[in-house]
Amino acid sequence: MHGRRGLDWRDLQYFLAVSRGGALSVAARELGVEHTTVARRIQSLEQTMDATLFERHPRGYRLTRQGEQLLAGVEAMEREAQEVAFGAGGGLSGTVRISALEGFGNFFLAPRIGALLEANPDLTVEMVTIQQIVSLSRRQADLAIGLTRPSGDRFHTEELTDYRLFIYASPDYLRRHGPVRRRGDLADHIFAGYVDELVFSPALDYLAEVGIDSRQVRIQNSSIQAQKAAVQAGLCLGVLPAFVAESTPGLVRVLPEEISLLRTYWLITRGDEAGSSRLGHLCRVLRNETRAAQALFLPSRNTAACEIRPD
Amino acid sequence: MHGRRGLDWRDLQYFLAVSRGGALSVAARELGVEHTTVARRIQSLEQTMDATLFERHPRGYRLTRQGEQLLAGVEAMEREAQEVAFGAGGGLSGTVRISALEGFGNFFLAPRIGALLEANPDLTVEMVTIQQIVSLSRRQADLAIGLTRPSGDRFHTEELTDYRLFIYASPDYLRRHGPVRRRGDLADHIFAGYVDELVFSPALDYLAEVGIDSRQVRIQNSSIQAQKAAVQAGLCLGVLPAFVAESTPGLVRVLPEEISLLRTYWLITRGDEAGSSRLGHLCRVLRNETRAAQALFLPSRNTAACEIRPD
DNA sequence: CACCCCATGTGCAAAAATGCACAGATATTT
DNA sequence: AAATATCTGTGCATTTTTGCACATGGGGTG
Repeated sequence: MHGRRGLDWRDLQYFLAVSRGGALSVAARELGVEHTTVARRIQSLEQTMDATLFERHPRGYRLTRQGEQLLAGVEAMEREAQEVAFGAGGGLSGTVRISALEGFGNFFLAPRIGALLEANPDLTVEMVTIQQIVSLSRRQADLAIGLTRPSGDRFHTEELTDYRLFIYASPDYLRRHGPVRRRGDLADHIFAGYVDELVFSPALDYLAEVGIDSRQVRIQNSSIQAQKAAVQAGLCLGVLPAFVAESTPGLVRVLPEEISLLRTYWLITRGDEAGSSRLGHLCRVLRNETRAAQALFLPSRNTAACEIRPD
Repeated sequence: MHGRRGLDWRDLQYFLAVSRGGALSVAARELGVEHTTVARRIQSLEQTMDATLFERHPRGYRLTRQGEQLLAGVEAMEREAQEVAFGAGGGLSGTVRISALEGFGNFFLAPRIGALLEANPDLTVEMVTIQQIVSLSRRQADLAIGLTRPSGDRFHTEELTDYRLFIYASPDYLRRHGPVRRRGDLADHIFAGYVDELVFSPALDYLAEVGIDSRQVRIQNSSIQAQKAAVQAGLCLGVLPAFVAESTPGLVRVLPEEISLLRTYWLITRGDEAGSSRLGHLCRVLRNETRAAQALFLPSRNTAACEIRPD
């Protein structure tokens, strides 16, 4: 401690400030200390680590290569520290981070967040909308909405809602390429779909399940929104969640009686936090909102002769 | 800083030691300071965070609920700090973390690591063998060996080797259940395979590609080693990489002329580090080792009428 | 060119942190 | 029961850290 043994984390805070400000004096103002203190902490850190972290210039400090490597790690620590600062301190006012797939996040949750925040002024909801569920175990998210049910008992999991997917096209596309009358016609069309290596779950492998040859997937994108846009622009067909495709008017279903996929969103929390008031409340809201929106997720389809479900 | 403003990360180090040791005196011995110092740092931290982190007992300190929450975050910081301590310090002696799938990691790389370490005494190779490739972008690994090629240009990717998979059975199983003579016979057997929700890449979805109904997958495990074990025990059939199944004698191929899958391992590094001496050297070793072991990865199969490759 | 501003770096005084000695409480051992 | 070991907590002396004043150097402006 204090330089006699091991790495002093406080020195890392000084390091971060200098890296950010680019000068001792800037960091000092930021931290509310004397610049001489900053210089000495940096020197102490360099001694402890036996590394030169900054080049000294008359107009400031510049990170060395070693310094840059260190910065990445210290920034990661900072992210943890920021969660820590909120997590243990306040109690009821704080941040809940939701990790959700883009479709659910952007098309369902985002329009409803405003009302939630209004009803709970001390609550901050941070939504991470990505293609892959972030790790609950690393505390990157407090609550995840995923497509698959995690194994083991570390998490509390419940079924949130089923949702349906259809093949969609724009009317313009169908006018130009002719109507699709039977499943066999699909081979004559191009599709939008996920980039292959980003299909991290079989539940997202819609096209293979419908029987679309991967060579037909000429428009590959990691974003469901972009896939929808391509379909809307009349470039191709696409398999889209109904609540996504039908959130704006214009797209028509292709062979809905014959081809329809069913998937499930799961609500996942860490087992030790499901009862906390913030998270518990948010879970209730999510349950209620999805229950109220069942017509969105599960629109009536006439008679699907082929409803494919992964298990 | 020092309690006048914001969270002092050094106090978190003290907190961690007390959480671990369960007493001021234990933490003090661990840190090489006086226990009174430890008490005062904890008190300072509690004041800064306005939280009671420990219950005081005559025989030690016990984490409160708030303290437990804080501990998770601080342990995450510690993990980053440990990487930091190695990353920027040494230079050429250091750790390279490889992330590889279990098959490649355990059956190919592990037996060869010893020789590598002997030839490079200052190099430590840490091998993370999991079911999913850990994140290079989060610096969780320096080098990944994966099944799919990442998109974008953030990483440097090269094809390491192809490898073949066959259906395997134990002779005992075939004696009890009769020989498999044609593809249609496969429907009468049970298989070992991956747990559904852990099939994170279509490249791992062997069974579906071979045409095995998911109801036949009666033995599901996230570990290829366990799947191999089940096949060896005569419980079922399984689709296994040849270099895995044939690393020990005993298993026989089923319909190898007719059914054979081909996959590829990719060598992935961060673009900005491929030239570093440690990593560059390790990449060369990996290339050489896999090239020398082509007979392992790509054993001759007689005449595969159906060789399935994902793209 | 002179002046001003802003940067880093040195040495000493002041403030903060830590070590040390001691006290009290509890649990375990003799 | 008494002795011993181990724990936490208080107050004062010592050590370490930080602030302050000053010096030097570089860049920009009038």
